[in-house]
Formats: sequence, C-alpha cells, structure tokens
Amino acid sequence: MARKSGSSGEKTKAELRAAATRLYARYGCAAVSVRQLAAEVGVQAGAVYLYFDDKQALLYDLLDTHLTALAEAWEKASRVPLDDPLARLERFICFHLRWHLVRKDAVFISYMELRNLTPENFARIEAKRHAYEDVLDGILRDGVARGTFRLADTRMGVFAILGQLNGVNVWYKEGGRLSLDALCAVQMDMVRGLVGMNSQRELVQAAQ
Amino acid sequence: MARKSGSSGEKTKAELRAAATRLYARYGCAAVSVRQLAAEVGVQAGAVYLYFDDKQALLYDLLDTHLTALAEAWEKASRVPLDDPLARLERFICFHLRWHLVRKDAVFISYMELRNLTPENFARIEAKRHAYEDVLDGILRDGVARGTFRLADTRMGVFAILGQLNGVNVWYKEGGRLSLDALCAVQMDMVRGLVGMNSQRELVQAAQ
DNA sequence: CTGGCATTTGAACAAATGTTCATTTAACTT
DNA sequence: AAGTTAAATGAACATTTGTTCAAATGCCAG
Repeated sequence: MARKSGSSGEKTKAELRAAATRLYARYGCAAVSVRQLAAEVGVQAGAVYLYFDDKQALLYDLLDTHLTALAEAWEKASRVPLDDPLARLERFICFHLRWHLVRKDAVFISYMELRNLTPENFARIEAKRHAYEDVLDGILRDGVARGTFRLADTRMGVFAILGQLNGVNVWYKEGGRLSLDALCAVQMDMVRGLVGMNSQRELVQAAQ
Repeated sequence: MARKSGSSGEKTKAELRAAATRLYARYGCAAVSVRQLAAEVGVQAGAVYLYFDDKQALLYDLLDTHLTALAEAWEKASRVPLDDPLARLERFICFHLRWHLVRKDAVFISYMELRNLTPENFARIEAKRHAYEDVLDGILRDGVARGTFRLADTRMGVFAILGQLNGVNVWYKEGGRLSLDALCAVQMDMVRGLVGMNSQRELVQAAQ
C-alpha cells in the first residue's frame, strides 16, 4: 500500500498539527515519539517528514501558529478604539480569557515546551509573546498616567494579571456551572481591585 | 574500578536528587536519560537504581519531598496565631513568595511533571497540593465572613492569587534591583486590591 | 591484617528512538 | 487511456533508551 484513498496533503498536515497539540499537551513533546504521533493520524512515521523537516520544526510550527493567531485575533478584537482605560482593560481581560480557554492544549504547550526549542526559535517565540504582554502593559501605563489605576509597577502588574488569568486554564471546565460571561465578570472584578480601583458596581456573584 | 574513594550512599542519593531537580527543570523529565543524570553526578547509570526503584520513583520522590517540605515550612511559619484576616493573608503571601523563589526548579517540576506520574502517584501529590491551597482558601473565607474582604468566590480567589504569585517565578531574578522585601510589598498591594480592600497606606514604590 | 559490608562498575538486554529513501499507489491532467 | 504528480509506505540505519546483574573495589569492625 502507498497512497491512501481520499488523501490530501493539507488535510494530513492539519491532522498532524491537531494530534501533536493534543499529545504534546498531555505527555510532553519529548515523551511523544514520531511513531505515536503518526499512528494517532493513521499514518506511518515516515509521512510526518513530508510535512515537517523534523521534530523541532513541528514544535516550532505549533507555537508560532499559536502566537501568530493570537496577535491577529487581538488585532481584530481591538479594532474599535476605546478611550477609557478601564474599558480597554476589560476588553483585554475578556478577550484573553475567551481566546485561551478554548485553546487549552496549545496554551499549555506554548508555555511548557519553550525549553525544547533551539535558541533561535526560542528567541522568535519570546518576541511574539513579549509583544502581546506589551499590549497589556500599554493599557496599564495609560491608566496609571491618567490616574485611573493605582499600581506601583506596571510590568509587575502585567505578570500578576496574566498569571491570574492563566491560572483559570487549570481549573475551568467548559459546560460547568460557571458560564463564560460570569467567569469574565468575576475575574474582571478581581483585576479591577488589583489595579487599585474600587469596584463601583455591586460585586458579581459567582454561580452556585 | 568499582567503589569510589570517599563514597557514601546518602551523599550520592542527595546529589542525584539535586541533579535531577536541575536537569528535569531545564529539559523535562522525559528528555533526560538516566545516563545523563548519572553522568551529572559522576557515576554510572546502574548506580541510580541502587537509590531509586526506577525513573518514576525518582520523579515521585522529588515532588513528594517538595510538597512535604512545603507543608512543614508553613506549619512552622504559621505557628503564631493571628486574628486579623489581612495579617494572615500577608503572612501567607510573604511566606509563599520567599519559599518558592529559592526553589524555582523544584516548583517548576512540581507543576510540569505531574503528567508523567502514574495515576496513584498523581493522586497523592494532588492531595498535598490541595491541602496547601486550602490554607489560603481558609484565610479568604474567614476574611469574607467577617466583612474584611470582598470576593465573589473564594475558590477563584485562591487560584487568582496563586496564579499571580507563581507568575513571579518566571521573571524575578535574585540579586536584581528589586529586593525580596520590596517584591513582597508590591505583590501584597496588588493582592489587597484583588480581595477587595482599598490600600490604606501609601502605595509601595517599586525600585527603579 | 583479615573478612564482611557498602558502594559502584561495566557490560549486556531487548525495545524504542529520529530520520532517510526507494518503491508503490491514488488522484489529477491532458 | 496514458502520463504526471501528490501522498504514503515500510523497511532499514545507527543511536539511545530503561533496566538488570555478576563482578570488582573501597571502607570499617574485629
């Protein structure tokens, strides 16, 4: 047997990407062999090398695709200009939560597998991540400059907020008793406090 | 050659633990071979099996030791009873930051390598981690019950605060321009806001 | 000085690893 | 229907993997 019926290059490549994302998140890149990955897609190990130069290239492809898509998505989500720092912050929080929660595996990989990248690939990925962090930094700086936010150090604020938000990925289950809207609202309440603003409206009540 | 001069069982075991912590944090458990680990200590691969049943047992030993030490350290640090929820929270924050910042490698492993544990070992480790989270949950509940804190959901508060604090591990460099005391103060300022308290004192100014 | 114990070696094992490539088959073009 | 290209195989490669164990050596008690 050689070529399969109904086969298509782009389809196989996409399936490999999806399978790699799933397997790497579950077991780690180093723990998943090319043969396991290929088997997950119903193909032989050799076929993987028709689409990716080697294991390293596949990993880099995954992370790069992830961060590029993130940048594009934010570009689109932030097209409408907002003036109020709090409104900009809220938009960012909601965007971040919604975008990351439906991509748990990719998010996990893009943090865990950085150490398995070559130095050059690592630098490229870090630059993209840094650019995203700068978006939040800009919002915080603006808010502090205008006196809306009270924050000793915006860079620390960025890490604090992202750390808080990324923690959600660990415990939040889709379809659980807490809706995405409710989640965003509660998280935003906490962030509002974190940046030194007193909650103006009534405290959002979490489900249950 | 067989036995080395000046050799001692406990010493070798301790060196293996230390080397494994360092290597696993840097490259991941699956990516480090027993031979690499042994070489790091200046010993042959076979020697590792004199101290640990297998690779899995070594990993479990690392995580268990880490979390057991954490529980003991908190036990000691929280011996003096405190009444004020804010004071209790501050004590926890400072303890957590100081304890984790000098154990970056072990902390990293204890989050990243959970997936490489057998289900039974995973359950044991998770139980210990859960117990530690419950400490913070207790403080938050108490504060909310007394009206000191304003928080929609204490469980979400726990994850938000721990997420924030653990993020520090990523960027904080010891010996940098920010002292540990200043770090704790700034982090505490943000947590104070997060739990719905207005900062009473002047905002702590971060170095630089 | 001798004998037993603690400590480590080094070779060996089968299985699995990443990667290459000549060969084979399916789909598309003319 | 014939010819070309795209897609996949499956066997082969040299290494490396986790693990075991008889043998060798250093240390300490008698």
